[in-house]
Amino acid sequence: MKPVNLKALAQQLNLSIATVSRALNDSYDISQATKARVRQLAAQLHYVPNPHARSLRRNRSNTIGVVVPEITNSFFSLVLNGIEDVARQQHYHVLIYLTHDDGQREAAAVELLASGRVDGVLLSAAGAATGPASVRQLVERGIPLVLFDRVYAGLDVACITTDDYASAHAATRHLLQAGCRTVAHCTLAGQLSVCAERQRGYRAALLEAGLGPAQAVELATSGPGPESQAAIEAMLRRRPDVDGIFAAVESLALSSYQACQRLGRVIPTDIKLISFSNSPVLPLLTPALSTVTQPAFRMGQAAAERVFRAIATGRPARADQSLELRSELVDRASTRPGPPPGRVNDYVNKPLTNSVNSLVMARP
Amino acid sequence: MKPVNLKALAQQLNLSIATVSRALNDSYDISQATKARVRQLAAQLHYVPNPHARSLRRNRSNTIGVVVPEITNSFFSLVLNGIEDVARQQHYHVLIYLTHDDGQREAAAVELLASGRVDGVLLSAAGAATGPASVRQLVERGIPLVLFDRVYAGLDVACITTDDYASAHAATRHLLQAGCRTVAHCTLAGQLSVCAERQRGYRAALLEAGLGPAQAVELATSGPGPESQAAIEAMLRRRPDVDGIFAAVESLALSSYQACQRLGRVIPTDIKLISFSNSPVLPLLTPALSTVTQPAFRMGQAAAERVFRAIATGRPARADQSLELRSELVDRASTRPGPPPGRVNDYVNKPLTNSVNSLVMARP
DNA sequence: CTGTTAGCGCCTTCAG
DNA sequence: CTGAAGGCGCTAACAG
Repeated sequence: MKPVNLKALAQQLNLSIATVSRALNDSYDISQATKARVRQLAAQLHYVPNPHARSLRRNRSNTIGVVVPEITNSFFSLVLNGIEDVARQQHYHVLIYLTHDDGQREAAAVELLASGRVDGVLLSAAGAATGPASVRQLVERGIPLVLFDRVYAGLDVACITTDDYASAHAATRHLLQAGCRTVAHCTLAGQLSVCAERQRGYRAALLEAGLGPAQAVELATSGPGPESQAAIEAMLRRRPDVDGIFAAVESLALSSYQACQRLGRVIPTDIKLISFSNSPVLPLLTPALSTVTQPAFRMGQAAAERVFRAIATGRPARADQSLELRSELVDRASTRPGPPPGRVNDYVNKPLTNSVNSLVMARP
Repeated sequence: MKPVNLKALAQQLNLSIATVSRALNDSYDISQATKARVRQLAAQLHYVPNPHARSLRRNRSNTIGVVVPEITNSFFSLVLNGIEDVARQQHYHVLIYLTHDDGQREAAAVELLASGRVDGVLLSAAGAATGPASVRQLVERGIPLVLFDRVYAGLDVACITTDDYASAHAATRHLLQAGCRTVAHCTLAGQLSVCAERQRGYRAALLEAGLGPAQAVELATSGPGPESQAAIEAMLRRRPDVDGIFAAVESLALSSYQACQRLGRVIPTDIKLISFSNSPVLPLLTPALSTVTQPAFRMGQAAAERVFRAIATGRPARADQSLELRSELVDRASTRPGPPPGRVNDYVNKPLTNSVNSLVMARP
């Protein structure tokens, strides 16, 4: 299998390599006739330029790197859809690295990306203490970087985030207005920016309702799985007065559901529940889950646009290019005030987006 | 920001470029002393070899390409986890391309990958008629290729699949044994290998129960979304005798749930439901969904292993390296025989994996 | 043990 | 309008 490169084409056409190259790159000073000849043969032989040679020569890889904590997660997979959408239109390739919320893996990925392998990087932080230092490498090498959702502070870098504080505030207030007296907050242990913001929003909403730190019930667990479910169960046993849960991430909504079921606590009568989530399935649970839903796809697009602008202009995507998008609070049966109706599932069929029950909360 | 390359290191160390290169590559014939000196400076300056130059020279990119239909899909995202797991251990990078079940996009991705950008390709077919021809390009260029789950026939290429026929057969029989008289099959329109196999399994199970083609109720819709829900509703209205649904893909299970709810058909009393699915959430629905669950993570690992073996040996991963893994049929409330109990949710808390109710079906 | 040389495939001056 | 020549950064022969 002999390779199809410029030399091969040139020989078959009795032209020089340079001419063939220019013809294919649609250079000014090549006759239409030879352009056509060259292109015809190139197409026929399925010529594709060697990407590494081209990258080496032009010092541009037409590739971006994406570093995300997880991929089995509706939020991040939607973000990736948005990124891929823009990248494809820009004729860019997408390298993907998963950190599983492990700072070591994140650092390793960043190290690999700091070598000129990619023209830009999109990253959602694993939340390690060493994160900022490691990520700074990219900035120092002049590789455009945009952070999304889970960001690191103290870097002059564009961040695509959502209004976590306001949304968490609204979600907590929503529970209180639905009649909850004691609202617990379940979040992830660690240094994630989004969790810190959501916790702030939770506390602020409590304060506004005249509930001080002593009234707050906060539980930080580690990731999804049975441990967090057990932790929530323990919390509910310890604090039988808890009648509302605000979960900071999707996986904790699931654990909360399961914990309530095991303890025989009925949602929304005994306990009301709301959570950040982008899953299309959680609104189908019984009762349907009220959610704060982030504009994940658009976040991916926005982040990608920032990085491509930086690549095009040759200037880094600085903090002044940051963008904060609005999340949507969708009210469903899991936070319904008052006693549960006869049929618990009648909220289900209203679609997520244009739901009559969907109310976008204004900033507090 | 001047680049840190071999030349820069060589100048600072008063060595030749070649020596530095060999020192860093741990070549035999370099003194320990200079190796140490070189490495120390390299580490200090954060030297990382230019990947494109290296790829060009060694004709190896340390990158694999993955082409998948979707990423917002628990099956494919788990497969990707498996692939990434192996790739990281092999110090390989992962390029990802989404086809959204569009043959054009698949062909475009394959074209891009056929240029030597990657050392191997993992692909799950979009199911286009032009698919096999387009994919054959890779084989002809000598780029190792492994197909997984949704495969193309007629290629001498390793395929990682599951026992779709047997699982579909078992799922259908499961419905019949639970008391269903008229089992409908909902599947995706198109040429997907897995759907064809699952349909075959469905028909075979019907036949064994003495039900001929006239008794089959088959509905092929296009992808997720409201259209398929409407189609299922229409089917249920047209055929009020349908008392069981076997959904070939996860999204159709959701649509079926919603259709039943809108029509007031109670699961599992009026209609029993089973579906292929890897979602951790569907078992939490009310009633909990019975599923055929594929070993997605292991499929990703197996596919990646095949491609790396091919890369290492320089020989293509031929059809004789194919592997068929077993799926698991997990019985839950949505296929419970007899009338529904007082509390509908008591199956929920048994985890998916080591569930008492989980029965792995033998081949028929 | 180290240096010199050549070339991977492509693009881009500079000549003609 | 086309050809010749050099070099992107790295590795692998071949010398010394």
